[in-house]
Amino acid sequence: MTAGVVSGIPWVLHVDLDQFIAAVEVLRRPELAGKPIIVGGRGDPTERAVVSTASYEARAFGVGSGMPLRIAARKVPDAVILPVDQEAYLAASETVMATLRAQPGATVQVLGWDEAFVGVETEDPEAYARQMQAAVLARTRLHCSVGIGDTLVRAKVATGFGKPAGVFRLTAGNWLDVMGSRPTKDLWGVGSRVSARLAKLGINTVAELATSDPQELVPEFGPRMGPWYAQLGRGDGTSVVDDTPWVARGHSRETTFQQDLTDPAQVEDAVRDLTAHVLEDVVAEGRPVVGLTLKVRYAPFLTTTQGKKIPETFDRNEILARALDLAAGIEAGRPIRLLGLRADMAMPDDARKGHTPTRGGW
DNA sequence: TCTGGGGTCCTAGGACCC
DNA sequence: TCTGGGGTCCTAGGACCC
Repeated sequence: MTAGVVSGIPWVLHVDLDQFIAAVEVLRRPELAGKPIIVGGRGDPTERAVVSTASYEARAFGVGSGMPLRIAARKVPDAVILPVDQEAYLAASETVMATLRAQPGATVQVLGWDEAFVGVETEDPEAYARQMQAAVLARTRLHCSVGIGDTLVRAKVATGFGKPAGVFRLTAGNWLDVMGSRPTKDLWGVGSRVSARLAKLGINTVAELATSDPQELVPEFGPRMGPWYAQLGRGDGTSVVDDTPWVARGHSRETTFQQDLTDPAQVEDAVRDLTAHVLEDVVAEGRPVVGLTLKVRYAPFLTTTQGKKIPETFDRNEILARALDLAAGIEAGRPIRLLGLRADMAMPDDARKGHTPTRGGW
């Protein structure tokens, strides 16, 4: 190598903002710093809603994302409970992502409001990570943690060991030392259902999954997912950070009713409402609708879906008529807790097509 | 204790065609 | 009369993620 030319090694960095939503709320209300904060729904703990994010102070009481707001409020009697303000979080997120894109040599793949992969060639990924953290903090006053890896999966998992505000490196060299004895559920992409099915096969730890024969997982999980889980256990997979712009496959809206619906006329109104909202998002994309799916949650918690492909159309009346058709399949007289409508859109020819199982965003 | 709202992708099974 | 094999499309349902 020529002296003075730093070509560096390719690394994957995973950036994750710490308690992002709660932190954004503290920025505009500094007096909340250090208090247990719970953000969810309309900020009313008597309503049906769940927790979007809890501050570390609230998490100490056992509150976490996805928990019913009512329960969370009971666990932390003097919590500050705030409504979700998506626009504020989106604005903060865009500033964070712009800051990451401005880092030298960075390729940025956004995963959500508060997460991104950053691909970069460097001799010193820790120094690069610290510099990114400083840049994000200076620009937004938000703290983040950074995972460093030689694959996307290892970088993503590494971040958990860096929280809060730290940096952690996970590579093929230390993956099994760090992760081997942990339950498979700690892997990104393995939830409670899959970990239970793995346990049935005698696979409980990451090390056991890593050394399993991929073909033996095929009967249980299918030809793609089986081998993919084995690969996940090893932390292997792609190292390519892909900054291709996001193209949504569809848009959906859901409403949970504070009182269950029992009257067909209410259902029809709700479907008209959902259709109007979904169409706003679709029209903004400028791509025709090619399918509709109606989701119904009957009280207390049975969810069903029915979908239908439709000829490409932008026509509002056509789409509404088809949504109402789907709603005609709803069981009469059964109380309804939630209705959701999803519109699939025509994909542009050049859109990125997933070629590996990913599920959920990247 | 009682479960949001926005997404993505995989799998199984039936229908249909050659 | 009894009966193939392969492929594609579609729908419902499942699982996971932020």
